Amino acid sequence: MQELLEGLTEAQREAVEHVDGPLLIIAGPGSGKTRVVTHRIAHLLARGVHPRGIVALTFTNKSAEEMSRRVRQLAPNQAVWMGTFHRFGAQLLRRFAALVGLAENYSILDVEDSRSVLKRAVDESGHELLYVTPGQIAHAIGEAKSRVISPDQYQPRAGDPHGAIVRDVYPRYQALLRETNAVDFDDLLMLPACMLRDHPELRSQLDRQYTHIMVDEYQDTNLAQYAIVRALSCELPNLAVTGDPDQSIYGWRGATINNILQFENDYEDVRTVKLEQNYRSTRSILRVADELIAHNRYRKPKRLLTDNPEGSRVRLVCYGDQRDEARQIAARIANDLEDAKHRPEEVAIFYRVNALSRSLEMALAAEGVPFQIVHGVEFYQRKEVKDLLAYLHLLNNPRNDTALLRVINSPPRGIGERTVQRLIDHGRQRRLSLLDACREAGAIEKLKGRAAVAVARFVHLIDSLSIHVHRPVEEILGRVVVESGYKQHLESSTREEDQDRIANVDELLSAAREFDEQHADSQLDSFLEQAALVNDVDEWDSGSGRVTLMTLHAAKGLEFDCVYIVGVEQGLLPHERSREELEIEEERRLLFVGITRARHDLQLSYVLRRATRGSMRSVISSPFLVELPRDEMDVHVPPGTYNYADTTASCEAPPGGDWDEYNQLDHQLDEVAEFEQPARDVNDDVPPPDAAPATAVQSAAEMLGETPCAPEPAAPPEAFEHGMMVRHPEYGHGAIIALSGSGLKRQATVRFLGPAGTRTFRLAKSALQPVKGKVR
DNA sequence: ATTCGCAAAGTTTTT
DNA sequence: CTTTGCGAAT
Repeated sequence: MQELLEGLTEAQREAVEHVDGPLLIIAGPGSGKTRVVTHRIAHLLARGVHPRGIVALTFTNKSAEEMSRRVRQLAPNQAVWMGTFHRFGAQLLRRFAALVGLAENYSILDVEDSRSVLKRAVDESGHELLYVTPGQIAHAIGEAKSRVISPDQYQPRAGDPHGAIVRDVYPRYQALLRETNAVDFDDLLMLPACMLRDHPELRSQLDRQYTHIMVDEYQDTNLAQYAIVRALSCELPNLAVTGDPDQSIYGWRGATINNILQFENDYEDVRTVKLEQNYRSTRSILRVADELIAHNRYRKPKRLLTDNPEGSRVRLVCYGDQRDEARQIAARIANDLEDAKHRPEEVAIFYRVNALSRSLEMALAAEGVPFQIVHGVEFYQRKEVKDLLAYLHLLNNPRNDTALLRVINSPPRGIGERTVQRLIDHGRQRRLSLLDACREAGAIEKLKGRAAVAVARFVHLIDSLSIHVHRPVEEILGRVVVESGYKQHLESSTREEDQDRIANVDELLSAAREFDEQHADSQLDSFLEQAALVNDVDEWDSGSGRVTLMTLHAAKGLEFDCVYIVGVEQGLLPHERSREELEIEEERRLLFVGITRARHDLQLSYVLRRATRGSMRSVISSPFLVELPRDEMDVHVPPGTYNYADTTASCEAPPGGDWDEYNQLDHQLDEVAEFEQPARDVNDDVPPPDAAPATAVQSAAEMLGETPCAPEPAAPPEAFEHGMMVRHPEYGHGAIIALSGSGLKRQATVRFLGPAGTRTFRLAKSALQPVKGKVR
């Protein structure tokens, strides 16, 4: 037990040794929080606490995995439950589904499917959505759920223009979910919270079962999460929460910073431990972070302390436009990698919105810098993957109408819109699930001949697949792929994108195989649960030898030697949709989170003009930049624009006012942009950016000053990696933006620098060549 | 029933 | 500039 305490500071040790009673750990960035939490779990185990009594709730699967890995090192063979709140909720729900009107094989709908259920609910309600989008309704319902307000309790707020509609739609939506034995993401928190509230004996039983509960990132929990934790720590309030109010960045999702601010009032005899010492970042980085966050008014003052060295100055750089920004950052990174100043996996670029990644991708590819993007159109969102998962959902939960609607005619089997509508009508009349309605297709008045036969065959397909639902997931999925005709449909297609899809199907199959291997008692429902709850950051690979691109939100909890934060501009950071003071403060925290991810090197940048929606617009730098200690920083800003944020922050968009002054400012910017190529100061050995406009570029090879060369012998498919720079004899240079499949079927999607755009190749057959090192 | 083409619209962050 | 949605043609 002693070795668990070795090398810990007094504060850390106090937290680790705490066993019973409520514990609040205020952990600033880089304060060794994960270490404290994992050591505390090991300590609890060493003190004889039963592993099954311990639950550690985290924000992402990734951090749960990391925590789990580290606990295993300290205390091997002790199975402590660690996972996200949503997963915890999902499993509680599975155990006690009947209490909230569900069956244990319920389905978890993703955002897209939830939306389609919502649309049906809106249709049924008879409301015409004139002044409100489905998205706004969805948001209102989500907000209610995050506050544990069930449909019958819902009361619109005074003056809420959409309140009346939401009041009608929400119950219908929830009823549809229940009828189809399905839940949305928010239900994974709300329903367990309701369950615990409405069933005291169950609450008490679980309260005793989970003797020691730990919650990470407590500043980002919402009311539903609060209710769950609260319910499980009444009789045994052995609850330890960790968090940092300054890193609360999910207010928009219903998280309430009050949970952590009020913790000491919520529980009796709270022990509070503050971890303020920072072991991560240099002094110069921490001073920047410190000064920034000090501008938040709704905050308890807190300093960042460190014994770390001063380090190099934080850079603040202004570029002409986002292309300059991307190219020069990429060039700088390429140089640093070449000089072995950093390893690629220790470099990250953060941005406020995903849309900003594109120019960076291109520039990094052009420099031959390997990278990975933690981003959007993920695997599980693709049509073919969703289709196949929908088959599995339907097999697992035959009442899942949403899944049925997805697959009933994909691949096409002659069941059209009208037929589907008749099935829906029939099902509604007889209060049947759609699958059961399909079973009666022959008896439906208007369904005769072809359509009825097609429906009957579909029912037969599902029934024959159903026989195998208890087999390993890979086998079930394999049958689906073949017997549904999905595979054949793709293979007979001549379209290029369908070739990609085949590769994705293969990848899903291997994911299923992997799941089977990891889970001895492999269950279809837990596979589907996992598929529903994985996210972008989970896919992120920290040891990949690649530079990381991600949003500031995704960066929470991570750290890198070298960090670039781009687009630090008015309207982007703070985002234009954040207008109220509290929202602005959240944006400031977001930048704070980004800054404190960096260990040694940090650069913030903005541009003078940015192309948004096709056209160039002048940009105002972020007002946050004014709050930084710029005299301690390495500032590379063209003369005249230095104080731009100071002078114009108050006069954005003159409302019917002084256009002359406004245009003048704009003009000033033009001059400055031409006058200076600011990054030359930053990076003397980088040549000035290519003066030729992009439209003049004939081919990637030409742009890179090379003549296209003859095909070389093919490289083995395994030699290719995501983010890798490649060359094609016909299309020139490009970056691999997606990989799928394996062996002879391994495919790469390449985004070319020239006019060739994005193309996909079968690696075994293509003439693609990896490009080593930097492209000159 | 499917496919193709054009037009319009839209851009925060995510479990 | 990109993606989504709808409408017309086959």
